[in-house]
Amino acid sequence: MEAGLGWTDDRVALLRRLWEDGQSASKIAAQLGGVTRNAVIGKVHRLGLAGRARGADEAPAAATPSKIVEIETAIAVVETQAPEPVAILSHRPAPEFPAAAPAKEPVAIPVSQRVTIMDLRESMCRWPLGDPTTPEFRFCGARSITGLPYCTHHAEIAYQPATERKRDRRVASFR
DNA sequence: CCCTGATTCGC
DNA sequence: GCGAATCAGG
Repeated sequence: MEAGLGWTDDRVALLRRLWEDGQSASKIAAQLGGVTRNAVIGKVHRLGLAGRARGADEAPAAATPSKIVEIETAIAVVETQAPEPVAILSHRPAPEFPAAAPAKEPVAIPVSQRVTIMDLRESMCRWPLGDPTTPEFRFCGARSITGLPYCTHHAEIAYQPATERKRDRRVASFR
């Protein structure tokens, strides 16, 4: 069963919270996953939430999300998509990934640019790092492979061939 | 070039 | 209802 995409009550609720919290459509889309910013904007309008920052003067404020929303969002994201990249793809052909990739570069983990959910962009690796219930929660943030949500390093972990995965190795813990 | 939301309109 | 394409702008 595919993850129930589409505007489920859950997703609409999250969309509402984030939009009202001042988040941009693209960031909300990135957090929801499976939708583009256009989809988010379209939905926002249909819900009648558009033109939030209206007034005598616009409030281009970067709108720093409340700590609560930030954490709740991180949790929601992990619960709906991050926890089982392996399981999700387990029944798919799995993209053309050289299971036995050519000699890897000396680079191991791109921990150098960890980012918070607020700075996560479409082109950034969404591999979760740390405990989503804490403010220290971050995402890998490295350059993701075009068309995929993870960087080369994490994609290897996420899209392991079923044969090499066995039943253990879980998600190799979020490191 | 990066980004923002708004609108249109075929599906 | 949905969202890609497009527009208009920062």
